[in-house]
Parts: sequence; structure tokens; C-alpha cells
Amino acid sequence: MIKKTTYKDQVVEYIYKEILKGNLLPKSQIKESHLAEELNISRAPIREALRELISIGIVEYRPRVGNFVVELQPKDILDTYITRGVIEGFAASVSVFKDFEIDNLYNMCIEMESLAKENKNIELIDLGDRFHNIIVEKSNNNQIISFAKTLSIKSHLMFSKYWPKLYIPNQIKERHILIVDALKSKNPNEIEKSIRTHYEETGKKIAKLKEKGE
Amino acid sequence: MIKKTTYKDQVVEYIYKEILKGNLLPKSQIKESHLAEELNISRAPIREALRELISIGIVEYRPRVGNFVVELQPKDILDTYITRGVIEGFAASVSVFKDFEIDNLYNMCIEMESLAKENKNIELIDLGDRFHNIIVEKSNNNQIISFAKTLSIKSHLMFSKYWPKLYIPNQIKERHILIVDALKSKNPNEIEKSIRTHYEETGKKIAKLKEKGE
DNA sequence: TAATTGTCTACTGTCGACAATATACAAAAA
DNA sequence: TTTTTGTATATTGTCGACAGTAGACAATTA
Repeated sequence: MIKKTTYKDQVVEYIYKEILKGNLLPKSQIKESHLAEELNISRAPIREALRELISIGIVEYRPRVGNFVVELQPKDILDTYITRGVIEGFAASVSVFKDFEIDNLYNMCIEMESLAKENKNIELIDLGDRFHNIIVEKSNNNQIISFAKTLSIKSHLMFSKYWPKLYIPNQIKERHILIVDALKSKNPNEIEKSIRTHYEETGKKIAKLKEKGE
Repeated sequence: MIKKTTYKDQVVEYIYKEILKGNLLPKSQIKESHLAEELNISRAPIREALRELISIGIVEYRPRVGNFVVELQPKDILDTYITRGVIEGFAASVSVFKDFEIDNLYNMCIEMESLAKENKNIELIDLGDRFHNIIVEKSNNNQIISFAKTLSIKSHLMFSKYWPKLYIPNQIKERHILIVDALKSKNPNEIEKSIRTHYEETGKKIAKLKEKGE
């Protein structure tokens, strides 16, 4: 499969990763011409990329002033995680999972613990994404899926820094198994609640760490 | 209050209204250079405006091919309305309203009926927006507020065409009073459910009309 | 005829340049 | 000193031009 990408798409990736890596700090200005020079392209694709990041909520834009990496306040973090719980919770509550699909999700929980123990962070995060993605996609609601994707990108930015401090391997497994158990119950209210709690807990935790750390 | 706007913002408004008015039909291509010539500006601000409309989900973009007014399938309409119910429903369930605020919302319901009877559509839509906005804002969750805004813009596009066929004046009032009554109950589950139902009903209705109409 | 290949055209992708302006900082005034 | 006013500059906003390509349609081949 050959994939044709534009400069814009590559720049989106580039900026996103620079923020993740901590090379671009919150509140710092992303200057179009500097980036253009750095990447040896013109400002046009840079601007397009910035617009995309703005719509996700990663970059803040002040007309005629500039583009800035957003400073995520504890409150913003909590809001985002709570909303993610609302979106994904709803998705799960209207989804119908077959037994083997639930087993599959369960196995992913087990694998999470292993990966966490081996410190394979990248694989672990990827597995987590897949786990939650399966749930969201199952809703078959495109608006929900689209919002969930935005929130997932945004969350990454929030937890990456605090990742190691959040949960021990066993907790990671257990927390996700709670969701699987709820799915087994086939009770929409229970399912919805379990996922909301899942995200709210993490949101609170990160928000608290963020508060202390500054 | 003096407001300084860029071309981009004005173009967003322009395109949005052209779609609402039916001058730009679903599936039709929005050609940058044509619009640029029409408005006597360059392509740059046009592109920026299009990117914004894309992120809302009003315009569809195929790389290297063009920008097209989205063709909203009945399923998309239902998805959007259901999601709006989920978002606003959550907002309402975590909000705490004072008695006088609830009275205020109730009065708005009464006024809706009057406006509907007098066929003051623009004012009526505006009042509806304010009603739902009050609920969303009260949640004090910026992520929720931001999603709600997107969904509101998108919904307008969906119902504008079918507006007169949806509800009679008394129904408009009664449907919103159901929400107010739920708020009075102070029961989060009841509140959340009432708003979800509110939007799901309308979504289904519009989706059905859309199916028939084509 | 039907399938393939070649060509043309209109559109988007990207460019570099200039215009407009927010901000910082210096100069002037109180 | 403190406040106001002017000025410089770096950055965004907009422009027009050119490059590259998707899609349409004609020409070619079987």
C-alpha cells in the first residue's frame, strides 16, 4: 500500500512529537517562519498543520499574535478525561459484544500487565489505545468515534509526562478488567459507569500530580 | 466593543451561510480559486476557512482533489444528534441550578411557543440555542462546552431544511418543559435521560424526513 | 466493441514576497 | 519617579505565481 502524504501531515506529526519530547514547551510560541526554515519548506504547510493542531486543542492561537503550545491546567486535564469517559462510556453502553470479543479484551488486559512489567512503554500505550479503540468503534457512531480520536490524541500529551508515576503493572491490568467485567454484565448503566470512573480516576490523578509538580 | 476580524473568519461565515441558503449543495465542490475571485481576495484565507469547516465536519476534504460540501446521510444526522444528547445530557446532570435559573429556563419554554406561533423562526432558533447553551455552560467543563458548540453548528445545518415540519408550537414548548421538569427533580440520571431522549427524538425525525425526501 | 494508454486541463500544494500589526522598548512628558 | 507617546522589529495576514497531480476524455490497440 503506497501512501501519499503532504507536507502538512508530516508537519503535524513533527510538531506533535516535538511537544511530546518536551522540545516545545507549554506557552512557548511556535513561529511559522522559524519552523519553515528548520524544515526547509515554506510557511504555507506549516500554517495548515498549526490549524489542525488548534482544532484538536493542542495549540492556542491568538490572531495577529501567534501560535502557542497550550498550557494545560489541572482543570483542563480533568475536563478532558471526564469528557473522554462520557464519550467512551456511551459508546460502550450501546455496543453489543460477542463473548469471544470480550475474551479478547480480557486477554489484552493480561498482556498489559506483562508489557508494563517489562517497561515496554510504547507497546503498552499502543495496546491501551487498541483496547479503548475497539470499544469506541463498536458503537458505530461516527461522531462519537471522531470525538474519541481527538480526545485520545490530547490525552497522550497529558499523561506522557506522568506515565510512570500513575499505576503499577497490576493496577493497570485490574483497572481494565473492571471494564471487561462491566461489559460481561451486559448492563448499559453499569458499563457506562465503569468507563466514566476509569477515566475520572486517571484524570484526577494526573491533575493532582500536575498541581504538585509546579 | 470593537472587533477585528480576519478574512478567514468572514469567509467561514460566508460559506456556512451559502450552504444554509442552499446555494452550495451537498457533494458540490468548493473551488478555492472560484471563491477567491468571487470575494476578490486571494486563496490563502479561503483555504484557512475551509480547514475550519473541515474540522467541524461540514466540509469534506480529499487530498489533491478538493473540498466538498458534505452529504449528510440519515445515519450521520442521527449520530450527531445522539452525540449531542450525550454531551449536553452529561453537562446537565453535573450542573447545579438555582431555583430562579430553572424558572428562567421555564419562561424560555413559554416564549418558544409564542415565537413559534408568530413564525419568528430566527428568534426561535436563537432562543433555543440560548436555552441549551445555558445548560452546557453550567457544566463548567471546557471540553464539553467546545464539543457542544461544534455539534450545535452542525445541527443547524441539518434541521434548517426540515425546520417547519418538525414540531408544532405547543410541542416545542412541551418538549423543552420536559427538560426543565427533569432539572427540577435534581436527579442526575433522570436529567441525563431526558436530554438524551430530547435529541434522539429529533435526530430520528430528521433522519426519517431526509430518507423520504430523496 | 472493450480495454488500455496517452494527453489535457482544472484544480490543489507549495512557494517567496510584501503588507499590516502586536509587542517591546526607548524617548518624552507629567 | 510614573505615565504617556513614539518607534523599531519580529511575526502573522495576505498575495499572486508556479509546480504537481487527479480525473476526464481522446487516441490507440486488441
